Amino acid sequence: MISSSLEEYLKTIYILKVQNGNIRVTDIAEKMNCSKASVNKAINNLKQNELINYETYGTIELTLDGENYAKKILEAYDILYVFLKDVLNIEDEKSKEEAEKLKQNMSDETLNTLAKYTHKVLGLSSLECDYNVNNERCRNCVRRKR
Amino acid sequence: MISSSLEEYLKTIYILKVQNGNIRVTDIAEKMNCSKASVNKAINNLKQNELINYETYGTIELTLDGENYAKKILEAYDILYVFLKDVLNIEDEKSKEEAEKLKQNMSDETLNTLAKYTHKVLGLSSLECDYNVNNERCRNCVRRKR
DNA sequence: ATATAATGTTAACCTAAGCTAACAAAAAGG
DNA sequence: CCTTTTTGTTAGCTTAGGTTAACATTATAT
Repeated sequence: MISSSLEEYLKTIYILKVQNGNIRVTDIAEKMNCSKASVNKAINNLKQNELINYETYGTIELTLDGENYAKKILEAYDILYVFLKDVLNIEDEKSKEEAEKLKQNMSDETLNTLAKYTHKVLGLSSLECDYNVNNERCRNCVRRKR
Repeated sequence: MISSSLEEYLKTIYILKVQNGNIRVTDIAEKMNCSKASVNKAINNLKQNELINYETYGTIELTLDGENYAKKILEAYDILYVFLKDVLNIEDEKSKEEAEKLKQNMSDETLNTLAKYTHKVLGLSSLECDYNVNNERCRNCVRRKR
């Protein structure tokens, strides 16, 4: 388990990597609105946690663990975003913002329950979906109505 | 606005005061599982924010602002607790635990929306309840089904 | 009434997270 | 190929939150 601050860095690294292929300290700093020094600290910390590979002045690569961790963080975000937007009908931008903050303090179990609930409410049969945060089943399903 | 850590102290002070009448540093430390030194720091900070009245070795009293602030924190907690327990059907203890953590990062607007949604789902006519976090209307209503 | 116990405060320290400013390394352009 | 610019790193500082240990004060009990 890493701090929610480090989770933010990890998530950003994953997203930038998917979007841009490779990725620099400066990119992360810009995206996260923080100093390069802070990013440097964070990536060294993530390295210690074996979530990324990094050598001084080298390239930033996610380890397998790091990638899985990042995916899980994004999964949590998705579940909350869809719930806020499509169940509570909260405005899109607000939903994004709020999902971001909320996912930090929510347990896997509750997220799971929320995901299932969201499915049911959005009209999907609960029988055909037994969504679980920790495996890949039904990842797209929760996004269907977006 | 105070930090979520300070909010926890304030909430605990309010609850202990309602429960026990008067209240000591030791009580707070016990309830929050932290050192008396930390409590001391926190109450001095709350004092600076004019949320409590306190003199060294004296009694701890909430100001009007402090009481209102504490009530608002509890309101948020209530909304989340009821949603988790009665809408998502999450187990009682877990709901409490989770509501505790979640309320820290949720905006007033979203809480409001969630409260209204909860009312509707629990079978209350949305017409007879336009619950709003920042005023007293319908405080009991959200608790009716507990 | 005073010794002892309980309670409250303070000082000194720790960690995480951020920052700026100075420096080092790498990349780009003439 | 060497200067300049961009990028990355490090050192030193700040703040918030917590800790322990030592000390001060207040309360209790004989």
